[in-house]
Parts: sequence; C-alpha cells; structure tokens
Amino acid sequence: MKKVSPSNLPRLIESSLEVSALLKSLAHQDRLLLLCFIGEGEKTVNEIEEFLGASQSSVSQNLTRLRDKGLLSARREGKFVFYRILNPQVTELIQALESIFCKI
Amino acid sequence: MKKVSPSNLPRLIESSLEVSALLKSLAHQDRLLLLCFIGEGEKTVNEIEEFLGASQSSVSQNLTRLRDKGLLSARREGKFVFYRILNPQVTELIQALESIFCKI
DNA sequence: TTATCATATTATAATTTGATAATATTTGTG
DNA sequence: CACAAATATTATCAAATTATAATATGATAA
Repeated sequence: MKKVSPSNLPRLIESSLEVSALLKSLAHQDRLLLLCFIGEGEKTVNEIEEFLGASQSSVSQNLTRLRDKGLLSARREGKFVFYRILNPQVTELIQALESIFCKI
Repeated sequence: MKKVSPSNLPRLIESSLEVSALLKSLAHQDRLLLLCFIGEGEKTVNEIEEFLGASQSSVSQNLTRLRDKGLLSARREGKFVFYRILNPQVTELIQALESIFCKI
C-alpha cells in the first residue's frame, strides 16, 4: 500500500532554481545519452564520441559544460581523460528517467 | 535487497529524443514550479500567476507551450481556464524530482 | 452594448544555446 | 626534438529561448 505523501511543494520552491538548472544540463539529447553511458562506468572522451557519433569538439564542449556544472568529474591517465558521474543526484535522476520512460 | 538492473541503455537510446524534449519543457524555473503546483490539482491561470509572481503574459505563454507539448490540458469554465496535467509521465517525473531533491 | 475581467496572441529585442571549423594543449613515441 | 594522438579551447554564426509590452479575444455583468 502506497502512502500518500504530503505536499512537497514548499521544499521544491526552495530548490526549484537548482533543479531547473540541473534539468537544463540534461535537456539535450547528446548530453542525456552521454550521461546514461557514463553512468555505466568511467568512459574516455573517444569512447563517448564513438557512442554518440558526434564530433570531437561538440563532445568535448558538452563534457566541459557538465564538468563545470559539477555533474561530471574527469581524471587524466596518460593521453586519455576518463569521465565519471560526480553528482549522485544525476545517477538517481537517470535511473528515474529510465524507469519512467523505459517501461516494459 | 535491491536488485541490480541490467542496462537500460538500449531502450533509453530509442527514447532519448523524446525524453530530452520533455526535459526541455521542465528546464525552466517557472515552468517547473507551475507543473508542481498544477500537479496538486487543477489550477486557474490567475492562481498560477499569483503563485509564481510572474506576469500574465509569461505565464500564459508558458502554459501554451506546455499545452502544445501535450503536458497540460485546458478547459474553459466561464471566464476562467483551468489547467491540469495531461501526460502522466510528467506527474511521475515531478514526483521523482521531489523525492530526489527534497529529501528530509 | 459597453465595460471589464480573464486569458491569449503577436511583435520585438536581448540573451542563450548549438554546431562547426580552426587552433591550442598535453602526453607519449620514434 | 619533431610528430602524432587525445582532448580542450576559441571564434563565429545561426537558431532557439526568454522577457516585456502591446494588442486581441472571449465571457459576463451593468
């Protein structure tokens, strides 16, 4: 039996700016897919490029943007840079999206 | 005990365009708040204006946009127009956002 | 039927975003 | 060191978004 929750509105008012900002980061097909992909484990820029079939420049710019927003972190290992998800709320949100939009 | 789910990636690839488009609709502070507000039950344009403290024009434009995207529906009753959430995935998404970002 | 309230539409200007191309940086290798 | 590979940055331009102001529509009441 699911409990009916009281209104979360007052709290969402407080966080609405932060949440809408985060949604802007995901509201782009490539960035959304890339976050899902990285969510499966650390990925190289080149792996992401191939996965998306997007240009080096646009992938790098999107990664930089997501890093600047604190959603991703990067670590260099030799010539390669590995990206992973930094903000756990991103992981939760991706999972929620999958469960809402990828029902069986 | 939480079950580790297999990759949802293939399915998300298919829906990524639709999902990113929907996220664009929510990736705006006023529209996000307005959807939360309407989620509590049918609301009048004027109620929404007062709730947001936003101008008549911008509220109406945002409502029109959300209606055009199929997220909201409107019904007229005399002078008033009542808006409600049409797409159930929006409700689910709002709930997910509340549960992720409004933890106790 | 005119006035008014509630809402919608249009026009417009400012800002942001997105894609592409070109160039730069960093690191490993011959 | 010179070069190539991997990634980042910069410049630029088109397109989309946003806010505001002005005007229009639709419904009711006097």
